[in-house]
Amino acid sequence: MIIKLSEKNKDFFNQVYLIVQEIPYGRVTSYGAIANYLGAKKSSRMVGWAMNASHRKENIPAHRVVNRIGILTGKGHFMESENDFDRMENLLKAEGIVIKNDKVVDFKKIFWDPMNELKDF
DNA sequence: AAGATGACGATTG
DNA sequence: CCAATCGCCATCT
Repeated sequence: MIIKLSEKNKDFFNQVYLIVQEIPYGRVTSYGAIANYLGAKKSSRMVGWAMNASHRKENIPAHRVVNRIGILTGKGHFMESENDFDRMENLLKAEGIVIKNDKVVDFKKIFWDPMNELKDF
């Protein structure tokens, strides 16, 4: 499937990418937190869309972005074959993050909020 | 052009 | 937490 991007959204997408690239190793953030930081509080869905469009790019640690409770809602987009369903989970585990039932354990503790950590970015 | 979709989120029960 | 529901908005069909 070809993903079409309007000029307007390239900016938004690029901003999302910049933030995602700033997520430290072993930490995670949420779609909403990113949207919020960009002043698009109500457009968290678009952050997810941005990930979908960027997921094939390298250097974008999209696996460190989960939903507001720490659930790996995007796992389905990481599989490259039938039995690759745990790819996202494995990527996170490789960073020392514990996953259980598709959810990040201690999500609150490793949550990285751009609003606080990236104030002067 | 109109309606459905979704890597979301907040609220309510 | 679960389930239902509503708001959201670019993209897809």
